[in-house]
Amino acid sequence: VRRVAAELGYRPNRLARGLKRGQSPIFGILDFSILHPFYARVVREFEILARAQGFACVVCDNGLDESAESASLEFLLELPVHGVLLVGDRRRSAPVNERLAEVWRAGTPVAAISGAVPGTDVPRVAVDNQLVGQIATRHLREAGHARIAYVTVGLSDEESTAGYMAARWRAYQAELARQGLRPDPRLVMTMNALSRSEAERALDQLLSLTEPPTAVFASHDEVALTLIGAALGRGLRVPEDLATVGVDDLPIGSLVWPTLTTIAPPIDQMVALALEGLLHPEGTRGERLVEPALIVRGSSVAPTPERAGRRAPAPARAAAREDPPRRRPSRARG
Amino acid sequence: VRRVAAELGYRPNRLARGLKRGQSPIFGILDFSILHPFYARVVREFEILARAQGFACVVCDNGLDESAESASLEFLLELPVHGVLLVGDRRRSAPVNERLAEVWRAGTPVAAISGAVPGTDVPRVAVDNQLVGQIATRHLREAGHARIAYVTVGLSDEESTAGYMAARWRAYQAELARQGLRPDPRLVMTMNALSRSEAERALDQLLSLTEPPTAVFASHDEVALTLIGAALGRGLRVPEDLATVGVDDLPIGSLVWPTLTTIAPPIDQMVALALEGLLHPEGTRGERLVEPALIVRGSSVAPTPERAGRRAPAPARAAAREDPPRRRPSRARG
DNA sequence: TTGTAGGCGTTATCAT
DNA sequence: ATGATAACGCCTACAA
Repeated sequence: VRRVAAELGYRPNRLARGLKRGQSPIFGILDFSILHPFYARVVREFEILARAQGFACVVCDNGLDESAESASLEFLLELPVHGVLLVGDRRRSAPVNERLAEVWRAGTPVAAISGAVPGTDVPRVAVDNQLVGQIATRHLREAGHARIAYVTVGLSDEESTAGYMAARWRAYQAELARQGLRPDPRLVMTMNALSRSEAERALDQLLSLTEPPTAVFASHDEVALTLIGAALGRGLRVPEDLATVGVDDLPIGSLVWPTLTTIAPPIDQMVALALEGLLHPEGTRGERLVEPALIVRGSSVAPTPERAGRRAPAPARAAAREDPPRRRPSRARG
Repeated sequence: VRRVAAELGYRPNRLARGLKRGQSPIFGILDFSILHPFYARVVREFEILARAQGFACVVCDNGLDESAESASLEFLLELPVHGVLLVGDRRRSAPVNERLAEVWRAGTPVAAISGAVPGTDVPRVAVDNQLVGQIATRHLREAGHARIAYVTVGLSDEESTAGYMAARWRAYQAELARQGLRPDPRLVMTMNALSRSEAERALDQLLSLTEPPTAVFASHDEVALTLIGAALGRGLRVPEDLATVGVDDLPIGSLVWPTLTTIAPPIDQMVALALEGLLHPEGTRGERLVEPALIVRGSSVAPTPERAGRRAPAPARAAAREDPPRRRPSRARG
């Protein structure tokens, strides 16, 4: 009997099984932007881990469209899903947050990566932004910089210094203070969008100061890359005229020129903790912080004299890390 | 009665409905790399479109792991899914292809974006690579270049010129011939991986020719960006010493310096056609080609003199590269 | 060990 | 019109 079943290619229907068990075999992922390589990696790693546990993942990504996000959430709940993973640190609209709090209190597992659901103890995992700010600032300080700017994107100045990245910003300030430097508010800039023109605006404003910065700590690799693009376009040298540090360790950062010094979040840990939060909400409430790692490349440290001019700037020897070549990207359409 | 149901927040269960209707409300997406921004965009756009039709999408992305891919496919089929979308142009392993052909013949809708299932008439949509090669080559030729290299990544030379990107490569050659130039095999390079060192190897080999190329057509934006990174590291100017054109229109291409000239595939059309193929397999068998668009930015055409140094390079002017060379960016500092 | 009954949430069908 | 019932594919539970 079983042999015939196997020969006929019989497969149990997970959806029906879930129906019987009163439990959906699906996780919903509410994401702000799968287009962002960092979150794409989070989604991919999480999906692989969840699949190993027998869960399929339905990804809903509507970018910044808040009304669409609300519809996405209802769509997921109607499927239904066993739990919802929140990915991303942008603020969600109040109705969505309220709905999330509601379903969480009603017993649906919810977990957040780089985010939270206000008013709840939803399990959430985030990189230790205090550490991010400290590592970046200390690295630039140790490279000899005294005037270190901080540039972020997307939120108003007020939000940036009070909101989700407050810890990163405060650590930047605290580390400066610890080094005996007085934080200068004029060195803190916010780009309104990720674009060349916004980068040029921020850069020009920084350079117009009587004491312009010699280094910049960018809140994300993309901000760093965009600033570097603007700086090179303005005739500046990087890192000689403007040392730059980003955050995220995007793959492209090791390919462009100069290669990008960055701070890498441990994505493996983050998705594992989030999955645990979804599977065992009871034991994993509240926030868990994970520690990032500094990756020194060419955008923050100039090549040593003997190597200069011969090839691309080499990373600082102390913490040099040769990234393994990425495997073939399997690209190009048909 | 209905009012009470609404007040209690009743939602129909799509999975149970599917069970009854004998049809799953889920599409499976088999993807090579959601980490690649181009495919991430494909996945996102497709998901939004499918959701509007009431279908959820389960994404399975195991990168290059072929055995995992086979497991992913079985996982999707067991869910079960209503259909499977294939995303990406890398060759799939024979067992996976055979399984796909089998389920397709058994009636499960299958569609492919930038790929195919050998031995079947599965609906597939791809960018017209013949046009891609022609547009890129013609653009560089019209910018005054006679020695145009072609650089791709990941496959052996033989595969690259015989396999999935044959059309692109042939069009490059054909366009050169049409312009009265003789294609030079030494100008065709393949990087074994997307890395700085591989880019330097390719670049050095090209530059060591007695007549080195003055322009390069890169098979993908990432190849182009990596080559530009290597070229700038070698002290070359882009586009003056090496004009560069990529393919994909990745967002980062408009942010780095120099901004990247690229050829943009119409993703909206591609996902719409793929969804149609999944919903109505009968009427949409076989291949459909879509047309890409050239986006001229700074990496292929130098800024005109009057604008030079002021802002990002302006688009096309035939004589642009005959203009007197600009100062090296690394020396211009204000 | 093998068989059978019931029910998960939905919808189609049939009876009222 | 409204209401009852069966069945989708699976699993659990109890009976043989």
